[in-house]
Amino acid sequence: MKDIPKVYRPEEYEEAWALRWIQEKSFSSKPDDRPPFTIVIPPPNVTGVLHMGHALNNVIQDTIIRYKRMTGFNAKWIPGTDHGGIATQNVVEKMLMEENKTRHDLGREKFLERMWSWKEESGGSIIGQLQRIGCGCDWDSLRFTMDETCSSAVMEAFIRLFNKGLIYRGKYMINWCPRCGTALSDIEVEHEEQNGKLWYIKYPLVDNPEEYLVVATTRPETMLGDTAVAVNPDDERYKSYIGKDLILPLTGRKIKVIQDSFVDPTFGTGAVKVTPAHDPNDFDMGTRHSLEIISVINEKGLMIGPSGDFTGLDRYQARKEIVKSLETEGFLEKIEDYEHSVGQCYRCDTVIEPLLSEQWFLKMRPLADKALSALSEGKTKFIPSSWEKPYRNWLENIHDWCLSRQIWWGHRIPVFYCDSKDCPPLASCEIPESCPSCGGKNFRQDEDLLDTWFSSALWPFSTLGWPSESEELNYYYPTDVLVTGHEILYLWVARMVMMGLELMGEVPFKYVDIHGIIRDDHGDKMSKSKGNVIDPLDIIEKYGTDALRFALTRSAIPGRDIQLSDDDFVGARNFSNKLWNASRLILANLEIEELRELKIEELELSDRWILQEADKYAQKISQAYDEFNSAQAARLAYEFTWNLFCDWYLELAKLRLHGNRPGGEQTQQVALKVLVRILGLLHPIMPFITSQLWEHISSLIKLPGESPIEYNPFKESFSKLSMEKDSENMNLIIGTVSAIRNIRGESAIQPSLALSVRIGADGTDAEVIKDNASYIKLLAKLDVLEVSPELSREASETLAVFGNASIFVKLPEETIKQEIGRMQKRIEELTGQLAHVEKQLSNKAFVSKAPKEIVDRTREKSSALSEEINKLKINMEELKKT
RNA sequence: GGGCAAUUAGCUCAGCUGGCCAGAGCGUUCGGUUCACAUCCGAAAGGGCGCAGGUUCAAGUCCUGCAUUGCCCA
Repeated sequence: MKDIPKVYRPEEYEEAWALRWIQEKSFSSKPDDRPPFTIVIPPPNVTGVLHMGHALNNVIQDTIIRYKRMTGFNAKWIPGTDHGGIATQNVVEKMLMEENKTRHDLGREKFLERMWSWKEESGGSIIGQLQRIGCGCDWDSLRFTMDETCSSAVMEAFIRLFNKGLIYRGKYMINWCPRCGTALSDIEVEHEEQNGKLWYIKYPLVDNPEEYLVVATTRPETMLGDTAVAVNPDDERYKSYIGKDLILPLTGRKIKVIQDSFVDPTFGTGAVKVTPAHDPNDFDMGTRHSLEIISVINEKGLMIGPSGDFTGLDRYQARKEIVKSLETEGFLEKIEDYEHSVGQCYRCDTVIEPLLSEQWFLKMRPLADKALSALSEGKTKFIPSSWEKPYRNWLENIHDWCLSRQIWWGHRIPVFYCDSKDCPPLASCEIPESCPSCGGKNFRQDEDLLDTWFSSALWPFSTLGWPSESEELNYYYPTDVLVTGHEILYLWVARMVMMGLELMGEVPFKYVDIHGIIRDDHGDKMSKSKGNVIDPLDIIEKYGTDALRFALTRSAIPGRDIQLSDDDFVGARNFSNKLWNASRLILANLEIEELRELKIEELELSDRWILQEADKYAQKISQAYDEFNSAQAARLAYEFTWNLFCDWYLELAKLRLHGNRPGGEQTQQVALKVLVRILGLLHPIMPFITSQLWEHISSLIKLPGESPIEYNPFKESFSKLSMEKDSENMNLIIGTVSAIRNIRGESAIQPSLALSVRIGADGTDAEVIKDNASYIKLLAKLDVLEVSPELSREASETLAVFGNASIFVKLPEETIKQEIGRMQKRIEELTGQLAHVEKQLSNKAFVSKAPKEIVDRTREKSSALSEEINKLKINMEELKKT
């Protein structure tokens, strides 16, 4: 295999693999007798372009799904996209704007045609990007929230909920986005602290216009719609004013002073203006006190009718004008700086206008209660569990969901109104034939659309064909795990749970795996406006997809946000290269023709050691994957591959791997078996390089499976080889080598200079060292290695100690004196340790209360330390004399 | 105002159910051109785990309070 390049070039292999997986339908899944393992993708917006957050989210899912597929599950990962309601409509509206048109110029039908053709042309490019990063989705099951399957689920769900009386229509205070021109639900409003002002306005008394109450407000423009001033009933300052009439400045309208315990006496002056038409709290107060509701702002954010001279002005323009008028007419007392939270549209950041509007709502209390029971019964589990509490809290304090949106792109509300006004509306997929109340034949459908999240809430079963009862639905539902970021816990996850319970009678997934948010290397959230985004496609180009995947996976510690910098990808790229080159080394020397059973008696210490370590790591990695902790799996696999397999095993294997040396075949067997195991362990995280190497190897030798996907590295075990002492013995070798290397490094001995070493050791230590002298000679670069029980230092030697072994290293004259310093340093270090251990042992409580095992270990440590210090001291003194 | 999380080497972070005078990667310093890899190899320096109490024979690890930061909710 001399033709394997010495540097791994991911760009030469990755796209071909991605294509091959799709063409060969490697990830398609049909029900069979294996246990299913199902994931539904959090559907990205059709308008979406892959960003680091998507990459993270999907790499985590892909790792899980590949792991499950490898370990015997019928793994199905259902992909798809979301129509993205407002967001998507915004995109096309922006294009229209460039033609100086609005959607209303086109009309609903033409606009939708335009939407669809745009979607067909440019939508869904993210799917190709997911394929490019290697996602093992079942591409035959690709869904779109507005396709026929998903749409019929939306209709069915609405109708069932409607007929059950859970969906109702009414005029309430809702959040209105004047830019998007639609209502929003509570959780689509983002609150942000902003530096604003507090205007103090004088409201004169009708009885005595010389006297006035001062109210403070952050929104003076709404004063035109005031219908009361409220004070706290316990506020002594205002008791005498309750029930009196005030003159509303600029309008001359009379309004009453009312008392309401909602009023916070510490806010402003303790007297607040009440504008039931433009503030949710004021609306509630208005209801309690039967106040008149006067709307002064419309859906476009413009001042209307009752605003007198200000009619037609934009709400912010009006604010300026009104303040100016108040000032000139002497009603403005003062202006203060004031920081307060402002609601903004989560799609376009426009400041939300609370408006009174007729909308459709879903009663959430009964649905939330089901979700709460499911949570208590442990049917949905959060990973990490710390998310359970906020989730529970949200469900406990849930508000009804405003379902309707005044947009055109999405699912139209399937409600029909009979021409005869008194008949109740009907919910139906099709236009009803006749009205059950009056027999009328003429209907008109509700103009509004459903919130995009309504269709998303059905995703775990709409994708499986619900409401049709199918084998697939039965087999795959409920799904196993949902992987998502916490920013859509309420918007999406909670709603899926509620809908799943309501419509399927079962929770939609058993686990919710919540990962962190990607941040830049300063800890800031990545955003286009900040210009700090790292584009995953750039990373792929620079370092390869596996590097991207590995870096993301390694950083995805459960429950923590992820700070990424270029260095993370460099490290991961280097790891790919390391794996590639380890394979090169093995393949370059490969002469065996098949993998066969190992014969224990032919194995050397290092063989037995690495095989056992491979088992230990496979076990730990498997456990990490099972706990959805692929970060841990990645770290363990890295450690095993680099620090054990490459740094020690392969270095030692070089003794035998080359040519026809004795034991060569056995070494090749072991090295290859372990390499294949590594490929399997890493495959869920790094599918490209592992597949490519697997294929290289397969061309030379028969492997257990066509590709790593078919190989279960967690099932296989080398443990029958297990020999108790191997690990201990190998540690002796590693410790001895490290001790000698330490001397070389500290004394700046030329690495090319072979040293002469004598080791004082007896019993099994001596045997192990003798038996494996070649290891030590190779790795510590020695030309002479002697072992005998009784040794004392010779003039040109220095001493290191490992366990019971005294390691005498012969050094050149000019460096030997520096050894006094090195030994002194070591003695100080050990003395510190000894003091600590002695302190423990002199504590009677420790000796009597700590477990025997711990106490014994501490005693052993104490004597080992004293011994080592002793040896070093003696030798250091002697060294000083020379 | 309520809730949650974080606070460990210069940086980014591991450290599960308490037994470690604390680990990794990057960075730094020193030394390396023989046939896997300089996207590499070897060595070293560098924290006593935010602060204050407490529980315990023993605490980054459990408890309480405080501080700082971030997120969520109101």
